[in-house]
Amino acid sequence: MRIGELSARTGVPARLLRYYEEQDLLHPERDASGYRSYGEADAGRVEQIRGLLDAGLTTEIIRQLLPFLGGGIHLPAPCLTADMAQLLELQASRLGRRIDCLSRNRDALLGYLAAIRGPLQDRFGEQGDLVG
Amino acid sequence: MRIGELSARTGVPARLLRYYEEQDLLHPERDASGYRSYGEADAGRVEQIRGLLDAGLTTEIIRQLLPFLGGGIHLPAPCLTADMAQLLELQASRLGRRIDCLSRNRDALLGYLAAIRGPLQDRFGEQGDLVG
DNA sequence: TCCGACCTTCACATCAGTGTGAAGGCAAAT
DNA sequence: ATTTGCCTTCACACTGATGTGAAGGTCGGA
Repeated sequence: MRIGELSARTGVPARLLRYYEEQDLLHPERDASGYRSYGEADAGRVEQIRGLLDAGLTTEIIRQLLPFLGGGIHLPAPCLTADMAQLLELQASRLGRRIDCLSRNRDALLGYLAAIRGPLQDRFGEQGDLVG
Repeated sequence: MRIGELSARTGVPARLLRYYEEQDLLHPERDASGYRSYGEADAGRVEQIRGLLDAGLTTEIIRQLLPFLGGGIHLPAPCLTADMAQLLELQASRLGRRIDCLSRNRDALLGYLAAIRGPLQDRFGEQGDLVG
């Protein structure tokens, strides 16, 4: 498919699809007239990229990680240096910290909402210390 | 404490502590000579801000959420409009999506690492050669 | 009293992710 | 053959988070 269709299917502006290509996150073919030609798998790939960008990762990190995220048919497996493995571990632990931080804060939010919405009325004077 | 000490204790550049104040995330007192004066609780607050920023939230969202995240002595509880509750719910669900996305990708990373490292545990981390 | 370490504000710079528009090529339909 | 619509590259600009430096105030110690 061409860039317009991929844009429509993913909701991501064509401008950004070109940007992701420039950043080496996407590698569409080109047809005879120079138009970008994307495969079906690219739709999922774009979703994945968006998710990671939204989660605060940079395009550079995403580029490094993408081949190992199972989003497609990549990784012939044994093309991994020790350095690369170390980087993957590092990034995995960073993701872990991010997840923990977000989880704590989401739980605090949900806890707060539950507290004010569940036993609504009566008990207002007592403020329990919620999650830190 | 003054800005230098808070910076040293949190590892966050003083420049950013000023920026967070400008963004209404911190509200230090001022001493007689105009120096910022932070309380003990601000250290934790800064950590929380950093975590959320790293996780891709903007200072604006953090500002809105911070009073409800239990990071301190805030929220007298019943000062919540319906609009505010809706916003908190929205943000909680966004956090949920972020968490899911990050979890999926971290699991993929860890799965990959386990797959290539499990079967051949013996030689690990010597030179920059291929592993697997 | 001077120095050095810390603080202040102001302001410009950088980087990533985007928005947006210009100027033009290609292709199908009118 | 011109319109219409999608595509191309180029390029300038904005925002949010951050780096950095200038010019100067405060303060404790030699």
